Amino acid sequence: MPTPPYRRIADDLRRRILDGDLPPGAVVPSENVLVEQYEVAAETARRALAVLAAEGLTEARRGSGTRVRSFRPILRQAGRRLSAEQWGSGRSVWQADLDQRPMAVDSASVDQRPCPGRIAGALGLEEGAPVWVRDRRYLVEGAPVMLATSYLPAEMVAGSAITRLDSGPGGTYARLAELGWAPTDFREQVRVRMPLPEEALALALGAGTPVVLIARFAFARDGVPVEVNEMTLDASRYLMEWEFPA
Amino acid sequence: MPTPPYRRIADDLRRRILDGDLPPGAVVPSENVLVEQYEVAAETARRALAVLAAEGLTEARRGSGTRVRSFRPILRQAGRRLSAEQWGSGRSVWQADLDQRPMAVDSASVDQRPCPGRIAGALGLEEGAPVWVRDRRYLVEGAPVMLATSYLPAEMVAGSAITRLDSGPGGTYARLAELGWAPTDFREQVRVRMPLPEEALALALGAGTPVVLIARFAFARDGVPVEVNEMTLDASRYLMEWEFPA
DNA sequence: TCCCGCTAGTTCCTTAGGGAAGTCAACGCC
DNA sequence: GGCGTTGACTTCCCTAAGGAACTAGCGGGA
Repeated sequence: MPTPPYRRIADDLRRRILDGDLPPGAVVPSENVLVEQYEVAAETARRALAVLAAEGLTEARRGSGTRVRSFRPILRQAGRRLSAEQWGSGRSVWQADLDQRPMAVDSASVDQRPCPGRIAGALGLEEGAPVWVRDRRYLVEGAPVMLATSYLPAEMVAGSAITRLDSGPGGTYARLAELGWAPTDFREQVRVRMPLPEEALALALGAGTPVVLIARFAFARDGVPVEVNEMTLDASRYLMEWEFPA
Repeated sequence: MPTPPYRRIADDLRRRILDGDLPPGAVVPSENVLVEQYEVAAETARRALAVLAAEGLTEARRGSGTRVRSFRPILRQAGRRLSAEQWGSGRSVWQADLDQRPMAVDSASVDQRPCPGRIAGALGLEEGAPVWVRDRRYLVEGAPVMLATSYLPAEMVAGSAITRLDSGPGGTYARLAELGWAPTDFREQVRVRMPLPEEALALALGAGTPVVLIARFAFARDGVPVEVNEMTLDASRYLMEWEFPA
């Protein structure tokens, strides 16, 4: 059972990419070139390139060519506890581009809606109970990198700035604190999968790019849930970090 | 610019899967059936099915057929702080199969090797300094779900059970504690991408299945790094959870 | 100098046809 | 009844050919 030609071609190209022979940004040999070099049909060469695209290694632009993708992650730090000097924040196996690139909000909306079922349980509400829903899309350098939707019980936040587009200085959590519901603990649940078409569209994802789904639960004193935040991240743009005691 | 046929077919099937019309385990219409129903060439029907496979929604077995994949995640809890009764452990937007399925170790090895560059910095060692390397593969119900490689400074652990296959009751961290290097804090850095062929092989991954890379740093008192653990998880089998204070 | 149109090169998509390799169940034989 | 074989069905792979959609650069004209 010899490995089929399209796979051998893909293996060759992958090795050249991982070895640095084809560095990020470099143009990968075109379909026509591969047809000549390997003496295969056009479909076969095309399949080989499709494999690399599906692995997230390359990015094809019609009419232009196929290029090696680059990886410049954004560092997302949650539960930051350890001081940088002592615990060596620079200690990483992946050299993240730690340059703090500013994050902008692109499209935002704030609505009061009936609570979806999967959220209701987490917030301790009945399904359909009124919740305020804050919807946003975050950009870095003009490109979308994250979608976020947070849900807050309407009874808890009615009348506050949380129900307005601009939630004011310090954001939602500062307003919750003023209302006597300062978050004290967080739980984040994380799933990873390939994106649905709508998600791929909203985040402008290339082929072979997974998404990270983070469901963040914020709790106030006595374990009262005050917010659920569902985030969808472009996996190719994030390096995530959590810190916690033994 | 009308959407091409193969994409329309894929959209139809995807909708049927997400609507529950085609539940997990159900057989997806075969290539031949799609050729008849949609009146397209075989390659086109094949492409449509390839889209769903690349999205991780289906799994094809040659000679048998294509079936809808199911998602039965393993819950991985890190930094567990909140008590279950008070903080509602059941509160999740994804109903994880919380049944604790036992985890087995499949192939393991323990070696002393020179420290790779990317690890050396994190452990505060020179590149090439001797480290003990513990390599393992974890199975759940006979299927591989995670690879793990941990690195410990040889000077620190020489002579202890950490250098043997069976590290004894309580594992590596218990031995570290006995040596006076009890871990007190952890940092986990997480990346997500599509697997390399070797990773796909070692974890028996289907198409459209990303991997989660976790680099875990363990620190003892005064911020002394004692271990780096690089893990590779089958993303389709894990629901990860982190807890931390505000 | 600037802008427009052309052109060569690129990826993307489809049809038609052939064959290899694996699975599964029904059938016939012992 | 049990067992092996056969055949229908399935996914997988390749070739050949053609056309659509898009891009970047070049050259000519105002």
